[in-house]
Amino acid sequence: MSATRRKTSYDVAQLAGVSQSAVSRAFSEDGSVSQKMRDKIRAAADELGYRPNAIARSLGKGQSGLIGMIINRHSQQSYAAALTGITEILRESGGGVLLQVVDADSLADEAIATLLDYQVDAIICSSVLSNTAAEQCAKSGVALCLVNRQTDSMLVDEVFSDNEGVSFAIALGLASTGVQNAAYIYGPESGFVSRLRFQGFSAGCVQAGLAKPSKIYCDFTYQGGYDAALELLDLNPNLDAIFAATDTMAFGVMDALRYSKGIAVPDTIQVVGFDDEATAAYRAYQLTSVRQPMAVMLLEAVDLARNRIKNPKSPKRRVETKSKVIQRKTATWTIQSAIDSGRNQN
Amino acid sequence: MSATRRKTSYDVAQLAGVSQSAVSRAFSEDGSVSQKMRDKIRAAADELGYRPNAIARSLGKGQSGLIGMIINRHSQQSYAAALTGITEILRESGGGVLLQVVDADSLADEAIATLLDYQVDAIICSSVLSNTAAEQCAKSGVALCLVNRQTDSMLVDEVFSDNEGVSFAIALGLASTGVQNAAYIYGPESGFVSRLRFQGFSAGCVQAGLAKPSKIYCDFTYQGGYDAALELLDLNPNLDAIFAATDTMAFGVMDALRYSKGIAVPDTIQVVGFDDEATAAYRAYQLTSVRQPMAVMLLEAVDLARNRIKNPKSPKRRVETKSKVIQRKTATWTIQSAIDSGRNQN
DNA sequence: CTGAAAGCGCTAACAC
DNA sequence: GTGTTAGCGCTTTCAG
Repeated sequence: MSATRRKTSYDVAQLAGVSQSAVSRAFSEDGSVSQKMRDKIRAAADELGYRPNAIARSLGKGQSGLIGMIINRHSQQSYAAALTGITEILRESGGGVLLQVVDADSLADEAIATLLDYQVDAIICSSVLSNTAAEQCAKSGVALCLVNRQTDSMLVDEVFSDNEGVSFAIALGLASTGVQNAAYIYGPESGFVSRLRFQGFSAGCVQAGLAKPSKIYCDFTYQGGYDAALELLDLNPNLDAIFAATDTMAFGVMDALRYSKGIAVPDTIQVVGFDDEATAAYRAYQLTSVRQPMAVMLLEAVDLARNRIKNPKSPKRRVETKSKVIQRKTATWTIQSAIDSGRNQN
Repeated sequence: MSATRRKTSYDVAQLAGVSQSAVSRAFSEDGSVSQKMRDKIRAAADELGYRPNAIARSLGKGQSGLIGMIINRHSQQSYAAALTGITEILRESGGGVLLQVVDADSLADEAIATLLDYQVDAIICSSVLSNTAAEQCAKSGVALCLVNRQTDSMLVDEVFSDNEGVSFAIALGLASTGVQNAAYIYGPESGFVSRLRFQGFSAGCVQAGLAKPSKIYCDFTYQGGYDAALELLDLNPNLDAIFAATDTMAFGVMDALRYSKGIAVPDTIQVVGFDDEATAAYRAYQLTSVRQPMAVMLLEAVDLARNRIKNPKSPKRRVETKSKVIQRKTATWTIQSAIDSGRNQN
């Protein structure tokens, strides 16, 4: 079992007694080869354990079959599940995903460069990108698709979930239960989606005749949420609802309320999160939260990217997916009123 | 900003008035080029926005700089954090991570094939692998390193955490508090690490003079843990400790105990988990759990792989890392006794 | 130290 | 259909 030289199409050709290009054809979907020849070649290939070298193919075709993905460290968890689907799909078409997890948005540019070096066909990015990075992609003819991120460039597609819409609906839902003093906790990802969610939430509050919600910033952690809740309480003792930009922070909020202050959730203060992490369903939290259709979003992104590869100058597309609020036990409006609120918004 | 043809080393050569091979040298660490020439070339390259094509380089060198990673869907969460570090390191050396997330171990072989097609230099795998897949790697001269997985092959390295050791220590710790009837809940990953952990736990119980722990299988979920706990309770009403192969299941166990049965944790039944998920630290759980040094393990894996690339026939290496039990509130032995137990084991 | 030339393994015209 | 030939963009001898 020593590491022998990898078999090439020449080896197969020789064994099968055909030309090398015949081998190439036998391994491409639409190569014009007779069935007989194809069989003969495949047989020879199997005997040798030959598989086409994807790198060499890439060089010749100018397409690598690779898709680059840039994920922000903080949102990684939400993407984890969806990653299964995406690698599977790409695997079926013989491609792969080149992953870059970035710690901070500032590193995204560097990540892009590496991806570009490997001639990825497209980049799916859930991190903020500099304009130069976006331009670089365009110049290199690489399709770029942002996920829950925005850009001015007319040549990059975007897929969003309706961050503002659900947040709006949540405000209405909360208001329908008599909430008067709502607060919002800012969160992760350089605040980009946080801002969207706040805007929606804020607009919803106003629409419902409430004051604009107070807001507070914190880092992206459980502890951050915990501390933020305490601070919020100091600022406004009449608080009766907290919407956190992220489940992780919402858990912190709940625990600060329940364990540190002895405040009942949702009786005294209602809590809503975002992301629908697994933990949200656990009996100890049962957090009402928002579920974005991550798998759908990512698949949509792959789709947009592929279309753009085929047709590079097609106009910018932006697809918005519907999120769902998962009603559990930390907020008390009825599903019906939530649905209604959603309708109002559209 | 139309997608112009990508600049090549020839373009740079022409601009700088030198040969193409000079450009190549200017971009390789140890190319023999005068400083003056290097500067001139780099300047020209910058002007053109040139970056070497990693795919072409791979083809020429026979090394892609790519590392393939295969992660089992169920263990993905534990790897998520460590992925940041790994992509970063590889990025620095100009390489990348080709990721494959597999749903079931049975898909790992297919994943390997795809990875091999792209000529990855090494594969880091946290999924069970067939022998043929392992042989395929060896035959292709691709370094293979398993993480928390085992194989007979003498040519693949392994990095483990001391699954058995900590589990043994946990048994002793539990026993030191007077536990009499311990149970174990099997878990994820085709049971491979589950088995290791059970063996260690079981041995620890015996060593402490207890009966062998009862065990029960369940799927890998919160609900699975929940149901398993209930069943265990039926089987043995005197149960006083449950060790779950995974935190996720342990959360289910705790909630079944507390909310469904009104049983106090840890007063009546102690619970210990494995993985130290973020949720374990939350106030509502405060689960005593085991933290494996994932980042270290993965880095170690990269290191092993790189060494094997340099020296393909070096003897099999197996590195075992130390896990740490994180004492929180669901088990009552003291840290000191845990440390002592650990010592006994070594 | 620098340039010329020969591949790396494959795809894609181009002839037959 | 099938074989021949010319690249894809780089690295690496090999001369000079």
